[in-house]
Amino acid sequence: MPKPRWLSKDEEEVWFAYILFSRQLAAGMERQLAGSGVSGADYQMLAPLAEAGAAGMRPRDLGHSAGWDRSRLAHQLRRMEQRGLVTREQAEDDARGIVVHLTEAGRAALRAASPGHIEWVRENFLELITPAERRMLVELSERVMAKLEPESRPR
Amino acid sequence: MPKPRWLSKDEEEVWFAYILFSRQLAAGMERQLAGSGVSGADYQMLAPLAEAGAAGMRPRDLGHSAGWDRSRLAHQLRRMEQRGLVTREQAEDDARGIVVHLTEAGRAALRAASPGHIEWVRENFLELITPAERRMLVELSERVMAKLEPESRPR
DNA sequence: GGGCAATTGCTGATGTATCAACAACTTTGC
DNA sequence: GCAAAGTTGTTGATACATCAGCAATTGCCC
Repeated sequence: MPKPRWLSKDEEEVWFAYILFSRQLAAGMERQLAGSGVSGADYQMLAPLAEAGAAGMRPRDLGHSAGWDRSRLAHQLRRMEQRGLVTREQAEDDARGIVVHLTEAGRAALRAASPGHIEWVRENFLELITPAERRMLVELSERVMAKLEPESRPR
Repeated sequence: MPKPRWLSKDEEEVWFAYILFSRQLAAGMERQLAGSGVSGADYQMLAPLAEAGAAGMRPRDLGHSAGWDRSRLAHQLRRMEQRGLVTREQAEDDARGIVVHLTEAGRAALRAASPGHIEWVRENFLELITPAERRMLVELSERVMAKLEPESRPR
């Protein structure tokens, strides 16, 4: 740890614990999903698309729901289209836009991945934290994000 | 969200709140560091190397301190060597191994990035959580990681 | 001391994430 | 109507992360 006014022992403990925790939890989730043939990124596309049903979704709205910017979305959707999970069609009412639909394979991929994913979330997160901790986490998230928010919204 | 026994409202709230929170905090940290010309990955290499001083470090030990596998390390160190932040030399006592040293530019990069990074961590994390929350976070991290650990250690 | 397993580090392929720049279209304001 | 400004989506470059596989060396064990 470098020189200029580094963190105290206590501060360091919390920060390092949190960093390690958040990375390992994310990695664990990614690994579990990968076992079902989808990535976390895939899942974030598949889930809202399945809810949207036959109407499909505009990338813009997918972007809002996932908190992604347009570029990330375009790359992700291109890869998913190549794998046959989604289709992209010209939007009727806006010549700039497209509409994304799930294919049957996309729906199948989500059906295959969901139960295991949900089970994993319960087992490795929800069931390990007390109601008091749940409340704390929600409040904490709001507090921290309120401070971050200004610069952290996708453009 | 999909059909098979999805999460309850309460569960969903905690999980989504946590996911959003952890991603935005990580993104915010990354953005702050990027403003100083280093990435989070760079920082994780630079900080322990600075502590090691003239002795340098073996990639194996860097890997342990960062929790990375050998491959990720090799790629990262290659990029950092190309940018002139570190050097790689043959280890004296082990013909398989190498020793990584900070260059003067590497030390300068860390000096330039540290104060802002530490300040950011205080401002956007440490100062926003109460002592009780700190304790909870540390305990919660241990509990969750104890369950994850088996499969989540680098090979 | 000879063979075999483990350690150490690298590479190439693929997927993921961000940035800057662009093209096409729509909206707004006059 | 029309020019300026904003929206929507794409691309290419670069960095980051993971996986599988390789090569060299070391250490172990008989």
